[in-house]
Amino acid sequence: MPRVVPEYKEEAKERIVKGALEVFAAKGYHETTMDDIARDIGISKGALYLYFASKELLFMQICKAGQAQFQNVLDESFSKRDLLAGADRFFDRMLDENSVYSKGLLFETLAEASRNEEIRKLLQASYEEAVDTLFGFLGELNSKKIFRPDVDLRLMARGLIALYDGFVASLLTTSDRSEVKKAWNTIMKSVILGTLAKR
Amino acid sequence: MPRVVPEYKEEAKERIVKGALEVFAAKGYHETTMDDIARDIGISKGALYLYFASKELLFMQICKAGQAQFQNVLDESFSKRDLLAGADRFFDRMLDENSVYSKGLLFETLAEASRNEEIRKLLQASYEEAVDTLFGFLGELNSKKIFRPDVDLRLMARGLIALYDGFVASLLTTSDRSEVKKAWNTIMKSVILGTLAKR
Amino acid sequence: MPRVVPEYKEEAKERIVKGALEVFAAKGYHETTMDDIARDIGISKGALYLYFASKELLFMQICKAGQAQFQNVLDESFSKRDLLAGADRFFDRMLDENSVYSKGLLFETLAEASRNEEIRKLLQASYEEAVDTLFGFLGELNSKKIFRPDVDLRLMARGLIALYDGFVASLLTTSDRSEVKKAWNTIMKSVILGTLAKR
Amino acid sequence: MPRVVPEYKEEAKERIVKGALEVFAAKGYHETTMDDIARDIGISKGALYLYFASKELLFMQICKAGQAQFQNVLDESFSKRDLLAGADRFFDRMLDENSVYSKGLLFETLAEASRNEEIRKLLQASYEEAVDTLFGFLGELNSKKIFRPDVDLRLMARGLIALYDGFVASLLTTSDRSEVKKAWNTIMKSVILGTLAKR
DNA sequence: TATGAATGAGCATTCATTCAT
DNA sequence: GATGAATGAATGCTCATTCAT
Repeated sequence: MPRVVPEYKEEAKERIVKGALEVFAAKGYHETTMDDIARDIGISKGALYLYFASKELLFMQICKAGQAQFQNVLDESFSKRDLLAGADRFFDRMLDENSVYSKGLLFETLAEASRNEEIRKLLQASYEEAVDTLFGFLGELNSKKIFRPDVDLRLMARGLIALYDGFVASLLTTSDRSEVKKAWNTIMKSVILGTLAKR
Repeated sequence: MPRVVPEYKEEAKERIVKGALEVFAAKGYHETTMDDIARDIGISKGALYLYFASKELLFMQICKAGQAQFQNVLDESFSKRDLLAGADRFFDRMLDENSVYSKGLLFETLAEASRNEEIRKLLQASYEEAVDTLFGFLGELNSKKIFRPDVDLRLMARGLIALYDGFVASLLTTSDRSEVKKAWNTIMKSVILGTLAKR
Repeated sequence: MPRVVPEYKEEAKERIVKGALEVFAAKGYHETTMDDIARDIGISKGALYLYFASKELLFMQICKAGQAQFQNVLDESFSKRDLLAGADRFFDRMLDENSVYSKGLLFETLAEASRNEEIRKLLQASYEEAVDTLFGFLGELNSKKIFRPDVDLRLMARGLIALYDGFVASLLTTSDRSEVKKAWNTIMKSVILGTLAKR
Repeated sequence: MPRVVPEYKEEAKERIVKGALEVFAAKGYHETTMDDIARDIGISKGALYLYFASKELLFMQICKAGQAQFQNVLDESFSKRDLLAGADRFFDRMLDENSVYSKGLLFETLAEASRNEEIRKLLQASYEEAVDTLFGFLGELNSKKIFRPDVDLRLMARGLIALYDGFVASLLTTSDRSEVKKAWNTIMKSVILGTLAKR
């Protein structure tokens, strides 16, 4: 009978993922050493490798966690809301709660993804899921045919996700978050208006 | 009288920037070594340092060149065209001509920017310039008051840039560029429609 | 009254030595980790250290066991046989039964011995014992003065052992064991013939 | 035009091989670090990797050099001499001149060979060459049919090499080299006598 | 100017050993 | 006795940068 139940191991992993996220976010993937992470968490370097076989795998876990949270926030934000309200809520929750996005790890992730098959696949899967989710919301809203019939709602979903990612990028060049938020709401409103069927 | 005129030095620098861009684009910033670059260009590693004091500085020059080209393409694409046609043209030209964007260096750049003051400032300046340019175009188009009066055209400009960046990101997760292009045109159309004043 | 009698401890040690031998033989001394051994035997790493204070000491025990077996096989093979028949039997039994020799651990052992005083002493003692044993056999055979009187039978014994070790080495470079065996018998025959007194 | 001619690089490599041999011989393959070698030679660790891509490759070069020298000594020792004189000379020259054999690297080499394909192949090739060489010498000597007709001279050649290797091993357990030499000559004499056709 | 050999700090990873339970 | 999580020193290898020529 093992003294340490599997739950403990999961707990330990989570703690490491959380700590590593902080360090990666603060210094960037390549500038972060396993020593940095271990020191920051307060464990030995060896312990790190007890839970994650490599730096790359540790980073992947972080990506996974971030993507899972992304899906979660997406779901909760748009569910039972109109598009504009959902978008507004989504924007804030992502920046407040999603560590990968809020801590500037998004670009590290995307940059890694462009060289790393595994991470790219992870993002691809997550992206497709998000498109499906948004497409579902748009479809629900469209049960009363409120959108122009010539609009491909799936492409629309893709566009909305792109829009969000682009705004996250703009946070890098625009220190004033409220300004970015205003732009986000402005263009969301236009998009929605422009997609509605004419009355 | 100097044996080597400044023009020569500039020429050499340009050649290096061009060559380095290829290598960075192919392997990513961190995976590219100064050796790789020197070998690819066909000069000695020492010569590299004759023109660029560090790998970081060399990368910055590449960013600068990419941003300059970005402004150029932006200008030429939207000039004397309606918004939709301009956007369509912009999308293709960027992906075909702008090496930083087309070769997956955008995220390397953004990731670096989030840790590197210099690069961030460069992107910020470039971003503001792009906003100004697009705002100018929108203003021209609006000389006949075609847009809803409550729309802040500067925020609109920001939104369009974000939209573009987001679509570049989506190229990572969507291998079919034509699909991305369609989504880009779809949402651009909605945005424009939704921004026009009601007739 | 101790719960665990010494016999038990010895038994456990033996089991570990046996298991560790397999692993060392399969992967080599340096490539084998204490984890490997523990996993293979099915005990915890901590338990390993309960019986052997270090990897080195564990390896020494294996050497000891191997040497004991060597003496045993040597004894049984030549006893009550003529030299040629004894040599033939010795060759096969060693390769079939003696794990240190048969599993390629001999060179690990010799290499270690050249840096490690303890192991070297162990091999030296074993070597001297083997020389004595063989010398004894030669002496018995020589009770009827069958050997040339100018031959130093002790040197002869040394030579036979060297011959055997050399043939084990040649197994590394000659995959066909039967070929090696033939060479062994060929040269043994010559040695014996050449050592016999002229009729 | 390169400032440094290829000869220089070869020279540097040789110096490193020579230095590394000393250290490997003194500490053993696994106990020797690249740092040790660099420090001993008086160059930087980086320089080491300028000439040898890995520790393994460096060790292989040493093996190669040792094997080449082995062939050389074998050739020169037996050439134009009778077997006994050749064997006598061979024994001394090997121990005096051949660094791999004389410095106790033989077992490191054999131990590595049992796990490392490349090294094993190297030894195999060298072994076959040595067998051919010795077989050639025996054939020459046999031009006057001095050997028993039933003796396979190729197996004989194998046996002599095994004999030598075995005596090198015995140096580990017998500190008195002259004793080993006497045993070597004793058994060589018997082998030869026993191989000669009866007069 | 140009070269490329040399440097050495830095880093991911391993593993023998310890020790709290 | 037994466990296995934790430790941390050790090591092979890389690469941006320097500098003698």
